[in-house]
Amino acid sequence: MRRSKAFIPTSKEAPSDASLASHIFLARAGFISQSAAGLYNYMPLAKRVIKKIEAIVNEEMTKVGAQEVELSFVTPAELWQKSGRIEKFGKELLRFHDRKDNMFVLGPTHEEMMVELIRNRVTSYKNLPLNLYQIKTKFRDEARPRFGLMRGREFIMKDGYSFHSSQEDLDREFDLMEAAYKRILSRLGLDYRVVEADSGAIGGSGSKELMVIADSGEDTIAVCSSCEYGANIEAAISGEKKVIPDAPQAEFNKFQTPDIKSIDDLAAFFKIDPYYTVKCVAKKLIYETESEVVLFFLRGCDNLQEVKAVNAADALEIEDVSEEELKALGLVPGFIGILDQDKAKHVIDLNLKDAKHMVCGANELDYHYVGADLSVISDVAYFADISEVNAGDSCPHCDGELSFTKGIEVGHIFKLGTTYSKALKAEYLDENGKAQPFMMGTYGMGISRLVASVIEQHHDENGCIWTKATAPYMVNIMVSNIKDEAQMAAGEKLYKELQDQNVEVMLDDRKERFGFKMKDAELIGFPYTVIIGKELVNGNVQVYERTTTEKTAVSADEIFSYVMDII
RNA sequence: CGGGGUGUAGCUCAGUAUGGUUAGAGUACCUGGUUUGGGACCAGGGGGCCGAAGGUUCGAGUCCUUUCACCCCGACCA
Repeated sequence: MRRSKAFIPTSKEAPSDASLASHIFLARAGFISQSAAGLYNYMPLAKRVIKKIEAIVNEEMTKVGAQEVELSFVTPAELWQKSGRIEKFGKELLRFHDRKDNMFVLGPTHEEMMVELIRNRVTSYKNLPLNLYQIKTKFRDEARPRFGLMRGREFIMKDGYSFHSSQEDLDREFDLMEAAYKRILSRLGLDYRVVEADSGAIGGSGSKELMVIADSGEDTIAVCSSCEYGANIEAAISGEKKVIPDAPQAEFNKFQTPDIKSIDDLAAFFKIDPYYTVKCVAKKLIYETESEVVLFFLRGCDNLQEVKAVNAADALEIEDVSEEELKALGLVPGFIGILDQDKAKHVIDLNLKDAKHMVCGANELDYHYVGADLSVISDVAYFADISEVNAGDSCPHCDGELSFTKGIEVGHIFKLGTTYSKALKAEYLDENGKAQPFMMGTYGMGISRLVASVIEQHHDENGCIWTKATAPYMVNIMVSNIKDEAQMAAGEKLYKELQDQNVEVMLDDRKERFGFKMKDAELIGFPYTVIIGKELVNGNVQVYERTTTEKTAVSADEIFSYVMDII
C-alpha cells in the first residue's frame, strides 16, 4: 500500500474523553473512530489487525476440531423468553419489532441460538462431542460503555459452544479449549494469566477467565508468586494462615465496651490482634421478588467479598443497609453478635469455624463478649467462604504468597452443564435409547477487546507498538525526500521486492518532511521502518525497530535480504 | 439507573458572568513558493444554521423553557 493513497487519518490530538493508551493511540493513529456511545468504526488499519487475530483464532480452533458457523445477529425474542434471559439481561438486550410486529433482539451472546440450531439435528450420542463456534459482532446495551474498544456496546466476539454426553467429556473439552486459548494469546504476544472465576448465578461446575495483565484492567486478580494459581478476586481463596497471632487468654465473659464500635477500636481496647475479633457486615440481599437483611460474620482482619456473599446467600444483588433498618430489626449496630443471633439470617465465614478466644458483639449496647468459643455453633450455623483474600495471604496450592494485579478479561471459558439444554429441551438419545439433555460448555473471547489489549500492553509515549502477529503492516518503507530520485527509486525497488514475497508493506511516498513521517510511523507502530534517506549516497539505509526504537545501518544492496531475515 | 459535566470549523478549544460590528485561535485541508534527518516557514484560500425546537428582545453563541446527544464518578456487566 502506498501511504499517499491509504485511508489512515492520523492526528496529533486525542479525543478529549480518551484516557486509556489503547483508546488514545487507536484513535490518533487512524484505526478507529467513534460513531456513538460505545460504537466504533473500524478503519483500514484496525480491520487488518482484526483479520489477523481472527485468522489465529480460526487456526487454533480448527486444530482442536471446532467447526465455524455463523448465526444470525438478529435473534427472535421468543428464544430469550424460553431461556428466561430476557429478564436476566434486561435493558442490555436491544429489542425491536419488525414490520409484522414480531419482537427481535440483537444477539449479545448466542447460547440460545446455538442450542436451537442443533436441537433435533444432533440427536444421538454417536454424534457427540460437537464444538461449534463463530466470530461475530455482538451487541449489549451497556449502561456505561467506556474505554474505547475495551468496553463498547457493539463488539466482536469469538463465541464457541460444545455439546457432550458426560461431565467427563465436558471436562476434557474444557481443558482442550483452555490450552487452545493459551496458545492464541501466546501467539498474539500477550502476557496473560488463566484465573479461577466466579461462576455466578448461572451455576455450572466451573469457569476460568483469561486475563491480559495490564494496569488499566478492570478486574483485580490474585496470583501466586511461585505456582500457576491465579483467581479473580471474586473467587480467590487463600491457604492456611502461616503466622497466627498469640491468642488472648480470657474466660468467657461479658465485658463493658463503651462506644467501642469499630474493629480497630475493639482490638485497641483489648490490646489484641483483629484476628481474634468478629466483624459483622450487614447487607441487604435482593432476590427475584423480595429483599432481606443478611448479616455476614468474618474475622476482624478479613473483608467481605460481595460476589461471594451474593452466592452464599443465593441472591441476585447486594446493597448497603442503613442503621435505621438494622435497628428496626432489633439489632444493635456496632455490637451485633454472632452468638444467639436470632434477629436476622446470617452467614459465617469459614475462617471462623471452631474459632476460639474470640471477642464479639453481645447484641447489647456497649457490651462485647470475650473468650468466645465458636465451636458451640459449628453444627447449627451456616458457614461459607465469604472473605476476600488479602495481598500476602498464602497460596491455597503451594507455599507461595498471593499478590494482586490488574487484568483485562479477554476470554472466559465456562462449564455450563445442562442449564440451557434443559430450558430449551435440547436432548439426544444415549446408549440406552433414553433422552438426555446435552452437557454444554461455552467459550468466549473478545476479539475487539484483544485489539485494545495488545496496545495496552505494547505502547510507549509515541504510540502503538504492534507485535509481529498483530501488526497491520510488518514493514514501512519511509522515503525521506521523495524529490530525491535515487531515494525514491530505492524505495520503489524494495517495495516491489517485498510485495513479491507477500510481505505486508507500506511505502511512505508522501511529500512530507523526515520528522513528520517518523512520528507518523511511530504512532501507527509498524514493527519495522526502513529509512531511505541521506545515507543512501554512501550506499546505506537504516532499519528502525519500533520495540527498541533503535536504528541500524544496512547496506542498500543487502536491505531486502536483511528485512526478509528479521521479519 | 443515581450524581455531575459538556455541546461553537474535520480535531483540540476560546468567546457566554454584564445580549450589540462580518463569530475567533491552534491544528488539519486546498494553491503557490522556500525548505528537506525528528510533527518546517511565508503568502493566499475554502470550511460554522454556535446540538435541536420554541420563547424573551429592536437585536441571542450569550437570557428563559423544553428536548436530544456525548462524557465523567458510582451501581450494573454471560
